[in-house]
Amino acid sequence: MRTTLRDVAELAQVSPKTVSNVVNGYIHVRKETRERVEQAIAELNYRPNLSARSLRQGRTGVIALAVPELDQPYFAELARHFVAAAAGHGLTVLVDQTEGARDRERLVIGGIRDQLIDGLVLSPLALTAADLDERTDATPMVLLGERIHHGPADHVVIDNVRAAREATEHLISLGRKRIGAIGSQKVAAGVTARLRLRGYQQALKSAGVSADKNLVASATRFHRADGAEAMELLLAQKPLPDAVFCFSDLLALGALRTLASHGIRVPDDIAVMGFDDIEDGRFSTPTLSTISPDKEQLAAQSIELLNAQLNGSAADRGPQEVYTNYELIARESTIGR
Amino acid sequence: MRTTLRDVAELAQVSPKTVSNVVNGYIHVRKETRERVEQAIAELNYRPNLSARSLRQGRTGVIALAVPELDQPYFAELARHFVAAAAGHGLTVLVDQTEGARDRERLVIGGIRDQLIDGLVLSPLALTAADLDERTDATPMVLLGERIHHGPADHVVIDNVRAAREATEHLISLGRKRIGAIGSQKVAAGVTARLRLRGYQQALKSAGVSADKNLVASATRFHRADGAEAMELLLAQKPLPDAVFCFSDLLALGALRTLASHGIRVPDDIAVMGFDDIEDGRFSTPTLSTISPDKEQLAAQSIELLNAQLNGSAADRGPQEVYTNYELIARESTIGR
DNA sequence: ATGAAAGCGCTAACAC
DNA sequence: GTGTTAGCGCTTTCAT
Repeated sequence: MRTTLRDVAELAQVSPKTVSNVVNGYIHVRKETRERVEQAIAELNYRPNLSARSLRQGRTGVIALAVPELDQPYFAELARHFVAAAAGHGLTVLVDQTEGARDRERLVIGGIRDQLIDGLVLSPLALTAADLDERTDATPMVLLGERIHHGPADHVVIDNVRAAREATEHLISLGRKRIGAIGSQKVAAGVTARLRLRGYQQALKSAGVSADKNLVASATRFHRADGAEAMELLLAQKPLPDAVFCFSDLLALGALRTLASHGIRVPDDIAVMGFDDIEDGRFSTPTLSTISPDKEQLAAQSIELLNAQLNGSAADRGPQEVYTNYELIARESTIGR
Repeated sequence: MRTTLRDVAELAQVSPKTVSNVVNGYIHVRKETRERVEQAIAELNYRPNLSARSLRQGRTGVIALAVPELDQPYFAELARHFVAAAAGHGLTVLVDQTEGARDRERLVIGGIRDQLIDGLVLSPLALTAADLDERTDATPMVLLGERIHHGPADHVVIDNVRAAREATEHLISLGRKRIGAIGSQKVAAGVTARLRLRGYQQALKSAGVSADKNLVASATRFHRADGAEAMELLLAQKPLPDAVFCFSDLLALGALRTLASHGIRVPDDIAVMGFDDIEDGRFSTPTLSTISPDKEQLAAQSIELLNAQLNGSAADRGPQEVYTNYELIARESTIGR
């Protein structure tokens, strides 16, 4: 048998309530009593039963972070900041992987872990507005990335259109004239891709740079392999592009790989721009220019929003939309060295 | 108020027990009754309270995975396999980050999350044998990586000495004569580093290749930046090494970066070998030769061991030590293309 | 096949 | 400053 609060109380010759007070750091306990209780706790190696506490308090102190794939560096880095930020609020993070599959994302918002978690942060990939409207579960939730619909859900977003425009303008400012893009997605789920594409197109248009549809390559996912493939396609175009904006760093790293295989020099022949600022890009050859979202801020903002909902201070506040900062970081893949 | 099992029972005109039976898939429920209950559940949007269930059953269905840093690709990839493997056993994974700090690792094995988790898988970096001996917490635990001591803890390991020897032999087989190493660690915690160093030394010795102590560079951590720095040091040696075995892929990727900065060709001038087979290495320029542990198997084995402990089938079995498979993968950084 | 009663370990509310 | 009582929502045991 595990030792319970009752056992401690008996050994310390006090009531269970007093033990509870000590465990929870309640102020008004006589020093003498406290010490006696603490000694009993140590002696019995007592640990509070968190299930019982949760049952009583109605909160578990656990929040879920649901991402498509934990081993995509962007999400791994995000998860790292989340776990740290949550710890700062006395919360523990439980991780779900959705694989970017709509049914798994629906399960997550539907409350599959309900009653185990106090709140949920989800980075959706395939979820639709209808899925959100159908949601009946009342667990506090914060969505990462693009606002999918205008229902009552808090969002933490980055201004993808503007960031993509700036990325493209950076390439234009280097004198590039045939600028390709990698990462467009036709599927309904590709909200982020569409916004980044829009930013890219806006930049070309306002700079008067011609937009060649053949220079826009799609990518099923945002992985290295997709970037490598897409780059192969762009290399089949004549004349060749002299710059490429990739909608994620992984895509860009894949593209760099293809360029290296073909002996094409970066940035001399083709400049490459990424998005996400994952650590890989800081050590690739060449190092990767990118848009760097403030991931720490993103995690902190999400936890803040969640906490507001948990504390009820979100009551008549309406759904929030919070923007995360980002900056453009120019490295070798665009400006050389 | 959240709807409870009792509410469902009332609506369906049955006892709480019957609802519980339905929820838990108990066989002997009349079809008619079951349907009535299921309808009530749907109508009230009922979700069982997992805290209450856990309290009653004494199990939570949650296991913790504690790794140094979630954003190190090796651990991220591991975490991915863990979450997937655990889901296959109906378990949810909660992630802790230790930062490789001894006090945090001690907290983890000391039961900081005790009573919230049924079991724990820890990848220790700084933990000592004494820390393990002092452990009083009885939560089932599996340790990843080197066996730290001979106390009663299950381990899942890979044969680091042998793997490192094979890695070095691979370089020797390519005719390399001045073979360096990056990643040695003097600190007590560097068990893994010491074993890989031993394998490296064994290989040199049995092949009759001279071992130059100046060609062994240490690394505080196993990150890209450490690898980049260490490579700088090796490049100060005369004559230059013609191959380097890095104790992790991240170290190797950092080393590649330094070599690229110096215009040194890989593998022509210097061949580079890594360890871990993280995805980055499959897309770096050049692609990275490495030792590839079977991470999926590793995750599966860990969950197996944990499950055995959870089910008590581990009772009089003694501490287990399970070896995970690995293979050597030769890519461009050693054999060119 | 279903129900009644008890209790898992804790803390909120209140009494003293 | 400390004790008493009650009950969170569920499952287990035993009865029918």
